[in-house]
Amino acid sequence: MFGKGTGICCGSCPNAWPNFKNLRPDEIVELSRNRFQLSFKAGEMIFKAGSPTSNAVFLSSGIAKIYLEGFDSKKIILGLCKPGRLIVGPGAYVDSTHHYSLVALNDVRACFIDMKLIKSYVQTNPLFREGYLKDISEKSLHTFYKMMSLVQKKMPGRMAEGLLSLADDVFLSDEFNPILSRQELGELTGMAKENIVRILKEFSNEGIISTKGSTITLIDKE
Amino acid sequence: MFGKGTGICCGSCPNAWPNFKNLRPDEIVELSRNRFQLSFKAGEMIFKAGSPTSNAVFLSSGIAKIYLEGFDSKKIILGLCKPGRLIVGPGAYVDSTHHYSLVALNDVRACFIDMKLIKSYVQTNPLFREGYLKDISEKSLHTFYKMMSLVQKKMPGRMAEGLLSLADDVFLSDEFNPILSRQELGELTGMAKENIVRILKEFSNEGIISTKGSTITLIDKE
DNA sequence: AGTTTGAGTTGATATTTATCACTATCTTAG
DNA sequence: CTAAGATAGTGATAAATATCAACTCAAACT
Repeated sequence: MFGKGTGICCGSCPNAWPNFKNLRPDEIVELSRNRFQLSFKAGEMIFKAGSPTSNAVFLSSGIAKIYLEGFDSKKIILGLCKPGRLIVGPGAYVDSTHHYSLVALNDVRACFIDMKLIKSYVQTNPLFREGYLKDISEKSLHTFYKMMSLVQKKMPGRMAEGLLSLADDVFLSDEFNPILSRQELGELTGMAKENIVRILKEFSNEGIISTKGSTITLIDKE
Repeated sequence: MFGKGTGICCGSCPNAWPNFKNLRPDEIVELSRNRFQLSFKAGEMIFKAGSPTSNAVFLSSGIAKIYLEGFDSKKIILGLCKPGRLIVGPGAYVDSTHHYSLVALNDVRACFIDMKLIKSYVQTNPLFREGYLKDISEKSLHTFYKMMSLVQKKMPGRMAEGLLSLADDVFLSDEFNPILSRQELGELTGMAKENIVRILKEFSNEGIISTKGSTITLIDKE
């Protein structure tokens, strides 16, 4: 399923990027007309590191993971994306190339928006520009924090942080099914999958969490 | 030594940020008039994480280190700053607060430029805006790369990378005195100072580097 | 139904890295 | 010039973490 944006207008999309509110009505219409909508199945790549940033991506439904391709094909998951966030990497203003990859975790519907359009609004619309600058700055700060966590905390601390961010930032519930495999949880928290298993069991024994099938419930959020 | 910028105009400063070339003559004059110049001795803090980003900082001479204040007062040195680069953190567009600290490594002369001025040029001058966006985007990419290195490489790899970046990006010579102490080299490469000593000795035994006093010479850059 | 595949799990082991305790060397203020 | 405090260096040890080799189980496939 794909096609030019004929259905809902970006202005009335319930999951639109908040910063789109700063666009003028005519800009919203232009945006809606010049977008492509695509569907992805779980596991499909939405874009790959190294590919050109001709489009900004915007999820209208589903969840995807953003990850860096590391050295010997090891990955670092920077975070999960939900609808409501515009996905443009810093490469857009450097070498017009993506520096991370985006992969659907479940079934995803995504809008592709011509990057030229976004850049032109950054140029011409002061409020949109402020919102854009704030957005990329927040992502930078998030990267700083992530780096500190990965470098300075030990495995239990990183695991706890990962679980808390899944609960508080992604699933908005203390009981959730982390669509991520153990392998992927490892890529998120910087450790081997075997250690994920061990620490999860330890947390469970200590009564910090409980696991039922694949769902995890946070009991004591320290 | 300090005072309003009466001497050299930013437009003729040999170490000016390249993006200042995109300012109009009247903007350059305004910039030059509204800056403060300060001197710092080696070891002095130029600004501290948590302090307000009321000013952008610009080094006119000397070298400084930028570092994140980590969890139990451990630090991560993001990089060294030479003249020619504008120092503004991502906090400027989020919470108007610095998220890293800047400390002089040797004697430093720094210009403080009112952040309101920079932001107004970002608003009104398209070329300057492009340059600014490109600059912060490059810094983001650098952080990505740094994170991958710190998380995925082992100590010898991180050490080698640290030495190469000092040679190629900072001192522009394969023979240099890294103003950094062993402790600081550890903060740069994410390891304990004792391991810096050991790995440096190992590299030296293997003929990869040679050390004479405090200067390091890279022999085999792999 | 039988087979393959891959994720989840477990224990044993090897590697990497931090920490500690100590000595040596250098720097600097008095 | 010298004592005091920092920085550099060394070896031993402990802690953290990765790797390896099984094994289980359920889903997917033929």
